[in-house]
Amino acid sequence: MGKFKQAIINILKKQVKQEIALEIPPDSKLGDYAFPCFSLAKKLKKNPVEIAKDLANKLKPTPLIKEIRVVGPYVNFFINKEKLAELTLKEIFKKKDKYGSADTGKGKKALIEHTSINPNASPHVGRARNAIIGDSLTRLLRFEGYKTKAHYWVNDVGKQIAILVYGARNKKNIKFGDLLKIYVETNEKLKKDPELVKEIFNLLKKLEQGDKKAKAEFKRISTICVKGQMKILNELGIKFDVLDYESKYLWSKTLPAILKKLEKTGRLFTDEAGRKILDQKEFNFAMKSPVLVLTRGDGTSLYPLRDIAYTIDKIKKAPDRNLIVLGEDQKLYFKQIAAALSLLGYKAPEVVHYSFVLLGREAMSTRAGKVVLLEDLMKEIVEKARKEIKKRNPKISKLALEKLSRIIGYGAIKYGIIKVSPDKEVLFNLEQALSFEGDAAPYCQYAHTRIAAILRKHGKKLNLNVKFDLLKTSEEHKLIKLLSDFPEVVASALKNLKPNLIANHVYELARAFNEFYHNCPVLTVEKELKEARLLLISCVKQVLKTGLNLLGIEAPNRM
RNA sequence: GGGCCUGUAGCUCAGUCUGGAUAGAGCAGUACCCUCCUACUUUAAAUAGAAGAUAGGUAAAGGUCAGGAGUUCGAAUCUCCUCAGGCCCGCCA
Repeated sequence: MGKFKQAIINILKKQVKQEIALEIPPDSKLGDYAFPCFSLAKKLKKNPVEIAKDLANKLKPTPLIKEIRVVGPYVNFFINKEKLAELTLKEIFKKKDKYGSADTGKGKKALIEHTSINPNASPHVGRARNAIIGDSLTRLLRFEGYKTKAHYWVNDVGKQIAILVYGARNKKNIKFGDLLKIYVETNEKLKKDPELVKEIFNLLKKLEQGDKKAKAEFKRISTICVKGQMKILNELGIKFDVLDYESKYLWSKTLPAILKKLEKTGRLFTDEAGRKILDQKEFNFAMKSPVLVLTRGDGTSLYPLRDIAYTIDKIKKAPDRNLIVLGEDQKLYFKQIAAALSLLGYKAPEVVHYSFVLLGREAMSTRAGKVVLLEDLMKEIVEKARKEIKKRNPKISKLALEKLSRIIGYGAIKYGIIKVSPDKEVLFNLEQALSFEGDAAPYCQYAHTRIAAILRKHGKKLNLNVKFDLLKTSEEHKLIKLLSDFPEVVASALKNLKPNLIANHVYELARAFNEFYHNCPVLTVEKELKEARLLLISCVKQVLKTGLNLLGIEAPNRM
């Protein structure tokens, strides 16, 4: 599509001496591109309708531009659809699952940190938002050619895990599934008993001092946690390359080095209790007191300092592209870290913030035990998919049924979460999360299987040299246009860190295909048209698959 | 009190960055319909027959784009104010 746009800009440039901004008309019947004449009208002090008429008279069609038409104050362009079809379909056929990638990350390294759930319990569906967005961005980076590592930061230090360590004492054979209950219960006790709070902090202190027994206790619990969390995420198809442990930074030599460097900037001061504090007045943060406290009075590190050290390590590992996915609660905090990093001469990672998933009127809270666990939702949705498949296909083998119900169920979860723009808070609704209709993953997967079925039935190799001018229904044009737009969508999704753009586009494509499916039979028409349509739908299949895969969703051939 | 985000159909959302032609989808409800999918039947075989849907399609219906003001030839989109919800505002992580 880019070629055609450029061709239009080129011929317009000869007549109009200003920046040319083309638009897409609201209805394709009006044209493929439009040039509005309002800004010219102001300049020339003439009626825009007149200007459009004059302008159109001076423009001549070219091999890529078929027709130029005036519609009110717009000059509308119709591109050569046959040419578009040929160029697009041939390119998809040639590039296969690489179609859509501009390979902008070739030879570059990228690193993304996401999910990084506190190791205190089984993740709730709110956390899944982080994982699903992060995983999709990882896939996008890789698709664009970046050598990408997905990192997971294990917060195995701190009050949260200390609470769990305390609560799990004297209990043997603790399983991942027990932790949530232990965590919630211990938290309740904590509220009533101030002595207990002291004990928790004692425990933490011991760990930070390197006490062997404390270390072992923390290790035991965090291992159970991380393993349990990884199992769930892996089951969803979300995998990490590197786990980084916060505890490693407790005694890291880079911490004093960072403090020294900050001292040189003159912004670091020590308060009356001996705490090292970074003054951030210059950054105009909306805080009562714009500071970042980096150490305790006894010199031990606080989280922000360890986070800075960790982030610097990440930047060093992948200087080309660094991403992180964080909850909206971390917006201000992350700005503070970014400011500290800039003082140290580093550029902060590109960040995606997402809003919380609400349960009724409240945000989900592990602490209060008010959660819908991700693994429960997963089980439920797979069960529902299983029933649906059985209803349609009672003879399916057990193995195939299990695999397919996961592909469909997990696809539905991922799509449902990713299609919503990250800065929107979501009210969790089980019924809706379990829906397989309309704007949902199964709809897109279904379109893919329909094409697979037609191609299977056809059974023969596809012919690439078809008569592209036979593809002339509006359904076919719509499909071709959507296919040709795909690379731009991918580029925009990665540039703006918005994988939901891909979800929208895949859905549009599936919808356009279903319209086509009802109006344009493939196998029953005469040979030449059949060949052209077969080529078209195989390209649609490819792009549906690529798009779904970028969201971490599989595209089955049967369902 | 201050800052950031959100408010679009009964419900869930896209569109807002980069202002343009009648504001798009889905769900639920209404009225229809298809079959290259699925299982079944006939058959030498089928692109045959009859059947099925909360993963298909069409149509109608559903909107003060939270409210107000401003900028502009033109505002859901930009600016300001108000209202409502979410999140955040040193010594937790």
